[in-house]
Amino acid sequence: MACRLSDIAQQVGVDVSTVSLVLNNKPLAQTFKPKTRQRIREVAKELGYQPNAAARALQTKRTGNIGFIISDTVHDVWVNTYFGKQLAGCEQQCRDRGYGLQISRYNLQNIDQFVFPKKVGQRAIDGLVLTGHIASAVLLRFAEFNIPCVSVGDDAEEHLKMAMVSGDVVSGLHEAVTYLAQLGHHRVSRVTHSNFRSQEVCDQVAQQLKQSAQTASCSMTNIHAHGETESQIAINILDQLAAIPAKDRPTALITYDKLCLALITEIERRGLAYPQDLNLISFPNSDLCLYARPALTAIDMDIEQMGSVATKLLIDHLENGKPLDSEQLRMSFPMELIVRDSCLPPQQKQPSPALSAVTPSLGEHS
Amino acid sequence: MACRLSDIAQQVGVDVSTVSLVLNNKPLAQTFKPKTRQRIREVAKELGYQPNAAARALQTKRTGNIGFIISDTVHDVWVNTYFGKQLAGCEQQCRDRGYGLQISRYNLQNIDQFVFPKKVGQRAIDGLVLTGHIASAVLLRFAEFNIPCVSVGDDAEEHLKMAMVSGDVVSGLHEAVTYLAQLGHHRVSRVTHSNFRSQEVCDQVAQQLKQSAQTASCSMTNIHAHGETESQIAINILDQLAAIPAKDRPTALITYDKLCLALITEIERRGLAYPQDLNLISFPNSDLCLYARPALTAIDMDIEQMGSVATKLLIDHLENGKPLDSEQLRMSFPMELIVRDSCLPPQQKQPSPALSAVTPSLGEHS
DNA sequence: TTGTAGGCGTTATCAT
DNA sequence: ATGATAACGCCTACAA
Repeated sequence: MACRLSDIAQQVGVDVSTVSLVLNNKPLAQTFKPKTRQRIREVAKELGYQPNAAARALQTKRTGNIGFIISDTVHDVWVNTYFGKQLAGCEQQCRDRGYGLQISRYNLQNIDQFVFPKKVGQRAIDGLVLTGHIASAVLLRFAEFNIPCVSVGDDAEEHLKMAMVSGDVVSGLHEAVTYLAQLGHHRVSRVTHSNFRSQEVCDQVAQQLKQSAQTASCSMTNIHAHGETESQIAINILDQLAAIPAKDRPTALITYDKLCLALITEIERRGLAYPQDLNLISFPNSDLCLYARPALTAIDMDIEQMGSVATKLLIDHLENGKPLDSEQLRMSFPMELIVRDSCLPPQQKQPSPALSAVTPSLGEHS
Repeated sequence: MACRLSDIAQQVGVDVSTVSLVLNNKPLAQTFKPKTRQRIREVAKELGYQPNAAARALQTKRTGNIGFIISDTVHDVWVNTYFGKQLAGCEQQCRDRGYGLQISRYNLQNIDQFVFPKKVGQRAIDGLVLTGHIASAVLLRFAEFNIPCVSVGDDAEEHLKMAMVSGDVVSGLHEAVTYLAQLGHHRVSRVTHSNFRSQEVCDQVAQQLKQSAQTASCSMTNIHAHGETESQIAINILDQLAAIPAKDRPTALITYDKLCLALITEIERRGLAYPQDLNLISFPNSDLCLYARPALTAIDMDIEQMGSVATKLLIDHLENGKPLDSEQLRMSFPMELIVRDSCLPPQQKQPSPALSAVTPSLGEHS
């Protein structure tokens, strides 16, 4: 089974170099006798020849591997369906193009001596798809290795001169807030789990809202939530909301699918009602939105496609030298609001006083 | 940045081989002058030396990569949290041990010319963690490559002489069925999505039930469900149930988390009540179980741990030659029933006639 | 139309 | 206590 170029050469009765040329479809091979070429191919297939990746990589300085890596600030990475979809798109693209895919996390808890995916330094990887939070310090390290990078999502510490494939978050949120405004909401909040772009995005949305006259009366703010599990985060959020005077309290929340579900559970556990007491919009959309009752209105985007496109960009660069960072390359994918039933006009008479009249119950959320 | 062994050798003023010996902590290096060793290490660190993976692999016939691969009979692999947890465990173990992790799917739709993960044939991988459905024909192909394999889960076509790390499904199900029997249920079904072991498992559980006298009155059967999405599968299942005469109809279902949620949604859409009209147990447990109301009773197992242990087994074999297939190595992880609120004593008087009295509504499940 | 030779960066087996 | 030297399997000028 261990079959080398030389095995084929020997069997056909030619030199290794001949076989190499032919099997790699080099222009030079065109000058060979068609018969030789065919014979070589035959024997190669017969013997089940597969080039030895290491030997080839050593020579060509190309491994045919790309890496998908993610900061371990993201909890539950490989179980998180958001990144799972990105990964799915990436893996598909890799497979289509004949690339191997290495996955890893990197530790940026303490950036100084952060654990770097080994294989990157060892040149076992041709290019990198980055996702999650993108810290500049880390990128710098990657740059030292001179390894092409593309990021999925634009959750970067600062504006970076690198290729990014992301959803048009601002438009997506704007659409959602506009929708809520039309329903009569005046205060909506977004629950964020990132420290990087959240405030900036919020400001941009606010600015866009100002420009669209009909919705000038609705504001968007950020809520920073804490907790290990979604259930805990939900408790924390509702506690935070309860602490806000009713007249200033957001009447609708935008956050991710699982947290929406956890919020609903917690809302009802407190004797409140969803969606009457708190409207929810899931961002991004997912199939879980259908399992809330009433089903969650959501901001939809094609995450898998984003992963795929980012990977395509990377491989295109690798193979055809298409520039990756020359003109701050960014691809923004459109988002679409999918209206389901999680939003109602706010209750004008009694602005959900219930929220505050709650025993602050923590912990026991079996 | 591109720093080789020879660069260090030159700078220190010794030979490459010396450097190699020292940096790899070979016993032979003990004979070197401590001063030389230290100097070499210093310069190596200074220059940021990282061994070239390809060159090393070419020489040692070890790539330091392991592969995690899964049949593409599994829909939505990388988004599926079940496999995500396995992957998480695997990735953690790989990282701890300094291994790279390649992921891929393989196509076994038509086994004859199935698409084989390229990198495996190219010897870019030292060992394989297999998961999903494990078809014998595929294993045979892997065997040709003489590559060590371990599987997570035991969903294999036949009993294979290979290392398998799986949950003790039979005991888990047995515990669940026993619990249901104690509540007064007589017929419980398991919704399966595999064609391999499902019937066998069912039979084994039945046998175990017979042996435990107090539950002899409860039976377990399989339901094979069809559909693309969970919503469709849920519809299909409820249709199947409705077609069964009430007296023979199962009163409790065991299936995976998302399908449970979809079933609840569909049950209520049909004007029925959960859990009154149909009890549910999630297998395996997941955080989604908490978002059903009432929360789903579930069969819990440490899936991440299974992925981790499988990978450990593999790496141990790779490094210490611990046998992998000698005596049909299997590790069975215990399962535990986590009782929440999705099961009630069945309604004796009116054996849910409602289920049949339903307009067979298909399709429109927005 | 094909063969020869050198090198990719390591490791391993000899010598010295 | 260290240095040469030969692989590992493949690619690519250049020579024939």
